[in-house]
Amino acid sequence: MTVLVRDQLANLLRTALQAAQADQSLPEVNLPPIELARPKVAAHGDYSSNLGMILAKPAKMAPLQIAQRIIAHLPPAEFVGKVEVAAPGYINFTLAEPWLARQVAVILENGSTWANLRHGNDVRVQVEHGSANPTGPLTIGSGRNIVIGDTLANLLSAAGYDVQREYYVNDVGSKVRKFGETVYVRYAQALGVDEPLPQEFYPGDFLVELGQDFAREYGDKYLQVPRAEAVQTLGEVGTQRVVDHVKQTCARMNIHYDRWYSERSLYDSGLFAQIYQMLENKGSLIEKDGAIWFASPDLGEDNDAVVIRSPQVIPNPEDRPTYFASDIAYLWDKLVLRSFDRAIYVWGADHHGDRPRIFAVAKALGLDPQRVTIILYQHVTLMKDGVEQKGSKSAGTAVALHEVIDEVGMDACRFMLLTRTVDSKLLFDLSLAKEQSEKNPVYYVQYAHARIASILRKAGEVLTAVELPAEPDVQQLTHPAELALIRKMLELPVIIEQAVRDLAPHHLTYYAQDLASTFSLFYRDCKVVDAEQPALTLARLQLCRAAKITLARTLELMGMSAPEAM
RNA sequence: GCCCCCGUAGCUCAAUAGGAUAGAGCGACGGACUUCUAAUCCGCAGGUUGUGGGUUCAAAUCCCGCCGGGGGCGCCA
Repeated sequence: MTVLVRDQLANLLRTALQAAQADQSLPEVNLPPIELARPKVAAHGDYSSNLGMILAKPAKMAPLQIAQRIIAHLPPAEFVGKVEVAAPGYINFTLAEPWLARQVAVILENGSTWANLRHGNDVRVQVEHGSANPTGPLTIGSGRNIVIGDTLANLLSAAGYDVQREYYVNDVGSKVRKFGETVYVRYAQALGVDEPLPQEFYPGDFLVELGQDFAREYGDKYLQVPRAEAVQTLGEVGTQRVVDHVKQTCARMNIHYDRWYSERSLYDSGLFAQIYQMLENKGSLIEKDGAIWFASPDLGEDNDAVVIRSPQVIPNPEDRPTYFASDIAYLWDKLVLRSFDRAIYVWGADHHGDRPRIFAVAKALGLDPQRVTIILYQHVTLMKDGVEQKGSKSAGTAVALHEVIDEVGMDACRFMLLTRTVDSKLLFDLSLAKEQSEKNPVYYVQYAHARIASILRKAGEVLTAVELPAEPDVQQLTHPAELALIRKMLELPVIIEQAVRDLAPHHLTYYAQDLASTFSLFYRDCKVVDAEQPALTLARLQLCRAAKITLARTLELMGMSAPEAM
């Protein structure tokens, strides 16, 4: 298990601060939270503390003087090489080189668990992502959703959380019925029946093909039964087909769920009725214009949300509960029946208006809203040859995710969809993603991994005839490029922690490029396999193995493959 | 009108809970393959972080106003 240097440094500083206060070097003031930053400039060391500036006001002392008194009380530590005070009051730490070199051995000992953290403390977290209507193939927008969710789940898991991945299937409601109508018509048309499309139908070739499939499989069987029954059955079977298709696409993205949760089951199980009763008992439901609304002081006036639509407007009882109605029962299922400590939702930004309702309903049900996190990601624009590919799912013109995978492959697809903060819209450049060249960061990262594998293979060939020391000695690693690579590798657990804390999985893509770049510089400056220097060669091979592990772990967290050769 | 997100180099974007000299890639220009993978590396150019105030020892980052772009405000899902 990885213990962060940063946290150890914070402990040292805390001890020093208390010691300084004990002997009156510093006045008794409340201890501030101790933060350590990583300076951008190498001359400022590996870590820096701003304690001097923070304490200046309460201690009524000059920041520089405070910093000096703190470091005078700093206990010795093997990982600390140099400690300096810098204006206006920074304390800068440089890590000890022998300690850095030893971390190569530590990484190798940890192997595939290197960089894992215990921060999560086995807290049970559910990440719900994907969750699109089962009425057509996943779009590129859904692609962003599942990549964010899956990567975040990977990160949470690495950080020590007990993670469950779930896809919520919206298999109920009027859209599903309209989908059934369309499937039926496409099926009938495939059999040569002149059946007109319903008022609201699902366009796109996907449903035409589905109708043809059904015509082939069932013949005219469903033309012989009552229409309503045929629509119902073909709708259900069609929905199942779409879900299967979605599952396939997810699998091609290396995304796997622990559970596919049916929205319909919330009603079939009676859970919705039960929660509805609870809300009614609490007085959270009001009747207005024939509909039932959820009202809450947290939402403010005029922001009531419809739970059950009015019979005057919606004749079919099954269509009356709203999407929000389902969400209420689903939330209860997550937090109470399945007792997840935390529920994370990944939603498209167009749902931002629904967010306050979830929190308000959690509160109304007596649940802590802090247990709920909703990640909103901005939209994806697909570019091809410099032209924006416009399209919408409901119009059947959206570019499907599986088509993008066909074109650029899973690795490039995942990387591209992950590479921006969730808060900014994402421009997916299909032409660039497809290009297998130095322009494409995806291959840059994988290339570094493949190159290490190649070096290790080469070493195996060259070194058979060379007499080698019995044990590798990592203390041979003193070259600046070697130490820079070690420092970069040690950042991975910090990146994991930060990505989890900020729910910002995109950090991984930048770290991956950074790590690959740092390795390339080492490769340029340090010849690894050198029969003339067997001890150094052995040490550098250990470094290469550690770098390979770190790159592979980074790629693994992003759900990408780590090729042995390219 | 109200709500959410964004505005950083020619382009696409980073910037670790406010920290020191704002960084990459692409594109432009100029270099490096008898050398462990050149899908690599090096050099050079490119900035008043949209704008005006405020808070702070310190602001791309926090607060307020304005300008510009995207999205949402349904008894759709």
